[in-house]
Amino acid sequence: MKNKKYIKGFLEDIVLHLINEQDEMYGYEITKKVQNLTKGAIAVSEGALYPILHKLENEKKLTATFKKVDGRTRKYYTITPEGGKTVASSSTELIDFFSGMQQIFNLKPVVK
Amino acid sequence: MKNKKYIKGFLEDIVLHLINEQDEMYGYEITKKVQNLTKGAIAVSEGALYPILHKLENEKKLTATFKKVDGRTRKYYTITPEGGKTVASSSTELIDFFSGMQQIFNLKPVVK
DNA sequence: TTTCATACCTAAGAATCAAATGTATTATAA
DNA sequence: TTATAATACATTTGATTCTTAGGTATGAAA
Repeated sequence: MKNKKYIKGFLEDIVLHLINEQDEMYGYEITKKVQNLTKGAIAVSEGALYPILHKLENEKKLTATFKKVDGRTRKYYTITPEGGKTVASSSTELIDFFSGMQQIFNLKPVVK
Repeated sequence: MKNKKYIKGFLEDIVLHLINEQDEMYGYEITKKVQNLTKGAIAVSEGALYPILHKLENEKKLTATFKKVDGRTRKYYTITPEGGKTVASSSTELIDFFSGMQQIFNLKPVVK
């Protein structure tokens, strides 16, 4: 499993972005979602994920409710208006960063 | 100056890639090159850069020679065959990572 | 009945970078 | 002419962020 180091700094953005898109998600679901979307290229470790979810909840960017599904307790997270602002602003930062990386590595443009 | 946190994990790749492309570069030149290429979106701090250059030199991925230009001493770095291998392999990892990020953030494809 | 998948969580440590600081030279501006 | 900015190297301290490893518990499959 490579690409471990590359995820540094992106985890929070990934989490907020995915929850923002799906309305509600639980932690374990996020790890699987990232695996599927990236075909295993990017892995989110639980040791990193849960502390970030708690931090975002603490910062009122996410709210959470427990639900019992098939005997298992899931903690569902939803984005707050506050969290929505963060998603929007970090999205432009991400695009700037990726554009920069493309210039450095001369890849084709990502976003138009 | 944003995007600070995003650079984590990429610095070594950036350094190797740029030196690989330009044949030889010195540290200060790298910081300026990144600024210009990315229009300020990405900044390489010297506190991070120099230790990485020394580390890569130590690992025999770079070799260095001092040259005096206009009264100023520059330390020019060149890539080694060893370093070339690292560039090649990390390049595919980078592409995988970026492809993954595009899937997550549904942006347009970077590489063909 | 044991193992795998699901689902939550925390603690300790490593890795990586930013900020600050330091030295020295040259060029520019006041 | 003298102060400041730009060039060019470097180190140290500390913060942030993740990995590794561990722990608990349930349900399904072998």
